[in-house]
Amino acid sequence: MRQLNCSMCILKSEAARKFSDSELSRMNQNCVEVDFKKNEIIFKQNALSSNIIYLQSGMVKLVIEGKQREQILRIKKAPCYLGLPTTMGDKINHYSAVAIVPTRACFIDINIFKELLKSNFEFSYEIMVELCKNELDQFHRCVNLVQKHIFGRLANSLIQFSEELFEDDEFDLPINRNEYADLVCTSRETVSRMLAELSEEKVIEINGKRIKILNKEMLNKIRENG
Amino acid sequence: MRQLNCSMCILKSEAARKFSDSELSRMNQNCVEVDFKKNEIIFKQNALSSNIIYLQSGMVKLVIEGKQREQILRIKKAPCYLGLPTTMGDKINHYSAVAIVPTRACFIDINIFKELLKSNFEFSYEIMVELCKNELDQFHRCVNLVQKHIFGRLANSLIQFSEELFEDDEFDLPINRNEYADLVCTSRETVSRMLAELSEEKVIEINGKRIKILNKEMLNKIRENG
DNA sequence: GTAAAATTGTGATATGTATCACATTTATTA
DNA sequence: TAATAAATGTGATACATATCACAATTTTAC
Repeated sequence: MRQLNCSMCILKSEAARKFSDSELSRMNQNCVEVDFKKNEIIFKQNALSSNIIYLQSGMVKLVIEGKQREQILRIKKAPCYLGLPTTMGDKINHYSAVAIVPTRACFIDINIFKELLKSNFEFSYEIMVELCKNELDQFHRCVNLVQKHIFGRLANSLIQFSEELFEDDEFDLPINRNEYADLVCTSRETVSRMLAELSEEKVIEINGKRIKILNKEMLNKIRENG
Repeated sequence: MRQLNCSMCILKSEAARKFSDSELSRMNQNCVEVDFKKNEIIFKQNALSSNIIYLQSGMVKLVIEGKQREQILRIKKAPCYLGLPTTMGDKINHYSAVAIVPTRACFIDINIFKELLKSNFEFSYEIMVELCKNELDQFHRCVNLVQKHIFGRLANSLIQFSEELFEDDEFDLPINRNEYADLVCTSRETVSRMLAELSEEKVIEINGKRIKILNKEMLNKIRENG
């Protein structure tokens, strides 16, 4: 456990810029920083949840164990908070968080976090707004999963990887085909087939985990109509 | 617009019990009460959102327009808040709220609501916890919709109507078969067929919109394994 | 109370996607 | 570098559920 300097780190977090020096030093003393390798678990479903996690760098999948299969609720990339709903909403985690690339995270005790919320309304209001946005997001994600056929869901996820997560037309998928199936709620085989078909149609180019988007308009159409 | 007395009403809201007299009177002066008939719209998707709504009595469906069909995100019954995520998370409503039984609601201006959050940490923390719980709930709802076959989803919704909304083994469905299809994300015809089958199996008894649960263990099994 | 409209039920058919089986490729470990 | 394990691709088949078509019933409106 190294000596932390939250004032350096906090700059990345919109909400936490509003802290006073004393709040920052309180945080410095109650924060631990941990590095995770790919596939390491940051927190686990059904375990006691007593920390809010601030992702400094990396990327994480939030996974929930369904009766039949795992489901990836969403993929989040740093900087962001993890575990707000699962830590504030219950004593037990309702889902797991797993690193899908090398990831650095800070653990903040929920009681300290609550103190910070209490002492700084700007901060707590921003957290509230973030919670609200997440819920809206989640509504749309659910409609997308339920109402679209797999082509549409796949196109949607490809666009999200490209625009939201990697901000590039070309990227390495941080998950395998099985996990991809858990993300778009289908089977591994179907993911393979559909990706192959998109590749045949020259919409994307595939090389193992490397993906390049060739025809974005087409992909958008598929997302809308799929 | 009648003279309001929030102190009477507020007793139903866990979070708002913590208000001081001055906070309450501020609320009295900035609150309007409206009655809605069945099928009347309380707020509409894509309209500007500038109010938090407190449901005094009644029942409401939250609906989002998908590309292909409408989807009922959830059914909420009084007492509860409506529009927290859609009003705090964006300027525009991401979904509509429609009364499915006669309903009475208070409209609170978002700026007044924000003042109350600021002046009373207990209140704002409880709102935060509620937002978190909603999000967890929404995760489970989504997994349920995506991973279960229609029998399981139907069984699940029947149990929710019975246990969470009406707290009775026998109740009148406040929605028609089409809306029921939007709720469990299937077609009207399939809802008809499946309900008929559950009735044949003596799991439920149907009489138009009146439903009686005859075999709850069976229904629970179908929910788990479906 | 009758006509019109809306809601609901039910058979036949079509189809998207899961599942199974197995081959092939890629990654991991000794 | 060989041996083993993990990940991926692809055909054949099965099946849950959507869709279409139309009849029957219930509700609404005049």
